Amino acid sequence: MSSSDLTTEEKIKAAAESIFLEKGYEATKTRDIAEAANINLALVNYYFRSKKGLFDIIMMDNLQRFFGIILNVLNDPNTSINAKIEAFVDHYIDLLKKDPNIPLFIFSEVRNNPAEFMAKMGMKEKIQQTYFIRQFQEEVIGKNTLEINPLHIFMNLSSMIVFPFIASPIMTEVFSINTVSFNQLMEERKKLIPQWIKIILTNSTQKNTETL
Amino acid sequence: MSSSDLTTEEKIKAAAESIFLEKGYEATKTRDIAEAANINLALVNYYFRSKKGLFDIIMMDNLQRFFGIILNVLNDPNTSINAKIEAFVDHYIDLLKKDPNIPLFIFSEVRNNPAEFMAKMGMKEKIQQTYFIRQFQEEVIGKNTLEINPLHIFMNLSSMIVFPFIASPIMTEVFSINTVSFNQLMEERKKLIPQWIKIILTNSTQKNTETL
DNA sequence: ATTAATTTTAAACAGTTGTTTAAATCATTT
DNA sequence: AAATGATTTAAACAACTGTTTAAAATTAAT
Repeated sequence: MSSSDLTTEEKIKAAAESIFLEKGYEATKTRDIAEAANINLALVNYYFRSKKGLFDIIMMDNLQRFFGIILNVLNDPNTSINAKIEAFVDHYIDLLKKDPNIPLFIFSEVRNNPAEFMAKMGMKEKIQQTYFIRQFQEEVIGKNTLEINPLHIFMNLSSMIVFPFIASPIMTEVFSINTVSFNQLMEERKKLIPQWIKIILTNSTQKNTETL
Repeated sequence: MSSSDLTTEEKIKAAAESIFLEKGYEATKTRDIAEAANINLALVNYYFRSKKGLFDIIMMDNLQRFFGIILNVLNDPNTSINAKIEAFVDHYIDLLKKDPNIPLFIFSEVRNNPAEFMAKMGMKEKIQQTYFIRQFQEEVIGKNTLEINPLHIFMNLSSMIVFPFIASPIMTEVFSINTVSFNQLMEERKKLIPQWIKIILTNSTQKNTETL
């Protein structure tokens, strides 16, 4: 057995994570977790006090994985903006190819109280104090005039990376492609998205000297 | 009362739609629907046979609204590709500003059996026989060489429109903006996204004569 | 080897959920 | 006004859900 080298606590957490990410909190039943983990129902509460307690741990893990990438990449003081964008795209597509359910899971479950979850992670402060923000100010906005709200750029970047994974069940169905070729498309996007962002940026900036 | 001019059947459907779209199928309880509609619990089953029956009606309505836009816009034989893209962006952002919950609702609930829902709508055939496909073949691919899979363009278009609405609860929290200024950003995107798509397209095409 | 602590189990509990029932109310028809 | 049909209601049902219990089995400590 491949699961026999895991402790029961780990088996429960692994099973729960798989089901929570696939079906969401409400649709996941404690008995489903117990069955998938191949353990007695009562052990879920024995090790994790409650379904909600187990869920919170898994949610925090995934929030960390999902938003940790942003912070790690954007806080590196030794890389250029272009390198940051490329790393951003690369890391995210790798993560989502491995765990495509993370975005829908997070956006679904966090929706109704985003403040609570983001506060618990300190996201707000961490992102706004990121090295990238200053760097973007200096290198892009400092030298030129960005004619659009910088949030548009961030929206485009995250949209073009994340959304295809959210829509993939429908897209693969409608366009008759399988998961393998979908993943190939996403692999291509690792190179394409940074290029697109770059031309969007150059198309939205004007040299300050020209406007003076 | 504003709800007194609705029949009880309409009151139930309206309440159910609101709650289903906000919380999803499993998290929505028949008693919540009854309370929100201000009617007796048993009337839900009296008018709609079952919770699932009520849900299916609402899901089909919203699939129709969400994907109907695509088909209507893309099947118009009297508009150029550029006009189609502009209409596509415009209609979608208007719809999602009004009902921002539709995408997360659809992608969450359809995920586990996309084939069933898409088949029930005949999406696959309808999209693939759309006038736009031929037009795109002739006007873009015919005259030039598109160096990337056309699906990338469609992904970019839909991503840049839809994803911000999915991520908006988190984005507004992290970037400390309110719903009004978020909607202003989306309004700006009506003009920006077609421009971005255009420069992405021209950047990914080569005149056939150049390659010969 | 015996005791103590930990882990696992089957069973039960109390609350919730979707649904049904049968009576009551209301509207319409005769 | 009486009768018929449609609608609404309160109550109950049975299945399900998260959780707890107390005993059994296993492991660790003495």
